[in-house]
Amino acid sequence: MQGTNTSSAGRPRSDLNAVVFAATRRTVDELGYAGATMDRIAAAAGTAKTTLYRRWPSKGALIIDCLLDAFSPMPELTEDRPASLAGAIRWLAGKIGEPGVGAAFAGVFSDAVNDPALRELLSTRFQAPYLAMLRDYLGESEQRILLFIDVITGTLLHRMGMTGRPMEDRDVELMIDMVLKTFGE
Amino acid sequence: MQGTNTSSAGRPRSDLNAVVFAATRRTVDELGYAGATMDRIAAAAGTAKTTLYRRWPSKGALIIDCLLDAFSPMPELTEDRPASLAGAIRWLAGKIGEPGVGAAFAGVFSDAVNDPALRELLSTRFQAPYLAMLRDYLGESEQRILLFIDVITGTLLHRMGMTGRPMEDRDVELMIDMVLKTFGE
DNA sequence: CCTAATACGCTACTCGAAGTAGCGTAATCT
DNA sequence: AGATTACGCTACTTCGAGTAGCGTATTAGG
Repeated sequence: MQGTNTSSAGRPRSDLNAVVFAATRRTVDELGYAGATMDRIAAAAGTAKTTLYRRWPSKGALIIDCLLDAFSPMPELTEDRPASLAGAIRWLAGKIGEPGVGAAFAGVFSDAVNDPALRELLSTRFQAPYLAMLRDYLGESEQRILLFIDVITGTLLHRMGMTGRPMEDRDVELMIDMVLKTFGE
Repeated sequence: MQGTNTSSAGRPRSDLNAVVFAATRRTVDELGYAGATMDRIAAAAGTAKTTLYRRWPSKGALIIDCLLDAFSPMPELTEDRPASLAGAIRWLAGKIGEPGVGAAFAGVFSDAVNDPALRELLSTRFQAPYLAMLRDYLGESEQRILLFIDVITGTLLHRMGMTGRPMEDRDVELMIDMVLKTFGE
């Protein structure tokens, strides 16, 4: 489901993952998550829908890989805990504000609510790495880390979903102030 | 679009809104938001799909009315501000935990991300009353109230969407502690 | 060079759910 | 009685996710 294949025989996969991800974000940005059909994404990437389904088992899986691509690499965490957390939150808010990223995130999240397989994928491939990183960094219980993630991500996505636009900087700063009172030290 | 009609002539609408709302929540609880099709909701309510569409212009509009029904009346707010806010948060978490309510909420919210008309409906009919109430009660800027709503609702929905289950009480209490540090006084 | 193996692009299909049209019938008011 | 509106029903349109199968292209290895 990823990049170049390891088996030796046969025609290798052409190197179009990056093109597809860019086309996905562009299409979502222009037409919204629902408007970004697999047909349209394929057309924007200059390939065929069947090729997409050869690489990703579902639209949700494609979007998740596209988001993983958009959200890497992870943000830096230094010894200054409050500054690092604030930086990570600004980083997440910024990513969600990038064209197509927030809408794709909210869309796949919506789909996941009703699709246990997709939820599993979202939880395992998307949330788990950040959970592990934060648990190691903060040295707090998994319960608290999970709540931290729920608060940050949930708030940003709720704003995105309610207004259709990313959260403004001054509101991000307000949220940071609030969260740091509990998780800052 | 609501209850008994005011015009005098013609056959009056039968009194089945409450039945439909209950059927909707039951169906969403049993089959999930995506599985709760208009056909199935109609069948569960003992009516016809066309009747649903005579009363609500879309599935999203039906769900929103169903949620308005489930979330009324509003919680009590007393002079004790921290206790009132904590109570309101527990009330919201409890409602979202009721069978079918959280899933319906998350589902319609998901749809709204990609549907400006539905987003408008959600914002106007659902959020606006609570925004007004909280602004009057807290006497704070609309910006801060909106963030408060984003944090509470977003966090609860994110947990619901990520795990498929409502947030546990101890996590709700943790969230209350966090939020009260900023909005408690 | 030839063959096996795999990927590609394409057309055409199935399936399911939202939403619509139209009909005959039921209930209410004047 | 007649006008008016709602109901239940069947049938339909539309659209998007996902699939099947074909001919072709590209690679590795004999």
